[in-house]
Amino acid sequence: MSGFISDAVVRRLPAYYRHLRELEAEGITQISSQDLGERMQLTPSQIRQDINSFGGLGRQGFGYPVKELKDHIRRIMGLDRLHRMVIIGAGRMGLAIANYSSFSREGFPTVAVFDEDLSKVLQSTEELPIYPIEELEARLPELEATVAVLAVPAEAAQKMMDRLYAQGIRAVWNFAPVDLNYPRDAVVMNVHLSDSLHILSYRMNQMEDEILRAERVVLS
Amino acid sequence: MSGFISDAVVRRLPAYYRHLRELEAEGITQISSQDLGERMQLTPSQIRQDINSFGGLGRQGFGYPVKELKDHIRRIMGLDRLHRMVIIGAGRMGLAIANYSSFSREGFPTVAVFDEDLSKVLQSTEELPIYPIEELEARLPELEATVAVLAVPAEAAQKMMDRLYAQGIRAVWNFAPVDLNYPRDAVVMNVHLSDSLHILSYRMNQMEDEILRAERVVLS
DNA sequence: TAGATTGTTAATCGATTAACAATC
DNA sequence: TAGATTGTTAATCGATTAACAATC
Repeated sequence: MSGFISDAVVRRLPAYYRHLRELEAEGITQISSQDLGERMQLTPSQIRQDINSFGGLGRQGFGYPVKELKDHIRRIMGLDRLHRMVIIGAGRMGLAIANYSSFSREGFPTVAVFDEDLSKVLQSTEELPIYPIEELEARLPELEATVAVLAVPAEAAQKMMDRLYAQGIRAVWNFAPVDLNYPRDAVVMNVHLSDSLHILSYRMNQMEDEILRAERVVLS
Repeated sequence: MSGFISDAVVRRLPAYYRHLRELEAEGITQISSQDLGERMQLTPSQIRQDINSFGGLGRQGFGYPVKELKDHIRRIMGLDRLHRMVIIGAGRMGLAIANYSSFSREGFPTVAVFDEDLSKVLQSTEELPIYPIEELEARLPELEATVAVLAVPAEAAQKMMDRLYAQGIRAVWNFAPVDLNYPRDAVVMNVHLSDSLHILSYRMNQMEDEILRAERVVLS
């Protein structure tokens, strides 16, 4: 039961959660490692190893109960709690995150946005207040946020990281294209969009090369 | 020289590129695996193995030439070419990507956006045309796009993937929270934002548990 | 030449896959 | 009971780290 969950498994946890939700929505109440593997493009063996490292929820001869397993993973990921978010940077990306209603619905409401630019501050509304960044330290305590979303330019990111840490924020979702330095008791999750695009670009190239190679084989 | 590049290395390629660009901007022309490792939080050994799998650019006793190495990685990732993008879905996320000028500057210009909602279509401008999704098949040929950005709701994503593939699009940058099915000669890169947030959530939990454990040890 | 640092081979570690006994 | 499918151990594979000879 529930021992150490390896990092490789942790990174797959959200995918398990997503697929189990889909299965539940389809009215499927129970699934084998075989079938789940096909859906998730993983081997049945890996599915069983993974689930065993945190669950022990399977039943021999039957498979896994969809709802129980989903709820279990949900709890493991801490999605049964509320995580109030502040967003730093009211650019397009920051505001897109702030207004993405499903985060809020799933327990990650945005409680405030901060920006340097006062014209952004003027767009402030009741539901989504935008404050000047100078007020960060003054306002954070009453906001009771546990997560900060960093959506500022690369140059400003490290300084903001430091200010957030100094105010007790220990979880940062970083959209700035830099690798941040931070103390060991903080957690940072990077969303490096341009990195992701560059990997896509690399794979496009590889695919083209492979196709060219294959054509050459056919011709010769 | 330049043999097979493992997937683990490919995923690090953009980080190498980013750090080398930073070094170049700082005026550093040459760096050892030791120093680069410190910056990137990798072991010098890994740096040497990685770079050796694609480069062979090092010089014993000196280290690696920053500019050459950066340009080499840039070429490997295909960033010396132009990749015209179409965006499917003119929601906040789709438009944030479309207007993110650095993608355009780095060789990934958005040439058009498609949406189901005609009120979105009315926001069309000269620089960023927004077309009704019905016109996708008719307009794609003249747009000469090689990459499609999927920024539609989960339910619509698979159908759009199929339509894009049918029109010859072979590279998809997927922001919809689903795992898509597609033929082997297509490449799909997922940006599952909620997955990313859920991993952050998991790690926050773990961190709290660890701190509690540490405090208990101190008390006992 | 001496010193530094790479390139590369070998050792280790961790993750995935295979196999099969346990059990529902 | 027979059949199905998990839990778990063992085998394999791949990635990371260590070590050191090659060489700038």
